[in-house]
Amino acid sequence: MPELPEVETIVRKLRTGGKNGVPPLPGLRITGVTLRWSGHLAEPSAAAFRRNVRGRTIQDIHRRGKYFVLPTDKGTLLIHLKMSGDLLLEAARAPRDRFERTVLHLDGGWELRFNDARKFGRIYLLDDPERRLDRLGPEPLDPGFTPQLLGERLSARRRALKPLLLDQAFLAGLGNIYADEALHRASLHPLRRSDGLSEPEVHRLWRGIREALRQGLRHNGASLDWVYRGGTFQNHFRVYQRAGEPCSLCGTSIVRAVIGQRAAHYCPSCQPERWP
DNA sequence: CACGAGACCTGTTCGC
DNA sequence: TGCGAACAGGTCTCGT
Repeated sequence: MPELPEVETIVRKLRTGGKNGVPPLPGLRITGVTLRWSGHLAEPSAAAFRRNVRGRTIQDIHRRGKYFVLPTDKGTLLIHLKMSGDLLLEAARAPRDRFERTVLHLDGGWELRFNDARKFGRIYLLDDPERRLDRLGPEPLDPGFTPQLLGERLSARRRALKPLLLDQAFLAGLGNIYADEALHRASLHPLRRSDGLSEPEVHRLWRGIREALRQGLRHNGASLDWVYRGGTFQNHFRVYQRAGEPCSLCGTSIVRAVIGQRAAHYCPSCQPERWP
């Protein structure tokens, strides 16, 4: 489910607090933890995590790539939702989700709940979170992410655009939805080689990436199926999961293909594999 | 370095 | 209605 815009939407909500008196997450102290699926804990082990997380006060929450970053007064929590995770701050007495796996109990009767149907999500409690976050590529919405930087990184590689955009070490935050949507906005075929783009094409890709992400953010992310709720970007998809439907720009049927073992959606007319 | 296959998991939806 | 197959927002590791 969650790519950059979905994670960022959740971060903003947790940082400011919500309706019904839900407080901001920063400032709350962790009083205990419930682990219904210990596989959630990547590092350290469940026993050490249990021991070390109790009594920590969450000082902040922000995002790096698709990771939630929660510095505490001793150690930093990293949370990755992977495919089917969701993170909610709720009253302890609120009914719990069927797929609630991990709960951080907080002062004041609040709980940070990690729901995760597929159990792919992971939690880290690290003294040095950079050790992991350093592996990520640049943040596409940061001012430092310029068309020039993108161009340099593209030409340093020799891969198809689609799998490269999904590589978090190349660029942090895009997933299958936003990669497809970015390529359509850039009018670039997903199989175009990264080192074969003209300067205008690099610029289009840069703009396409940022437009897709910004639009996603504006709509609080995308909500598909039963997994994540709250976002409406799914109503603005131009290609993702729209195979057979007409392209909003030219009317040609959107195509679905498998590229790098993932579904890819594109308009064969607006995104030609090569120019004549 | 690039790429594909398989693994990790469970749930929903589709096709017969 | 039932049942198996296909498919799903993401990484990670291993072999070629």
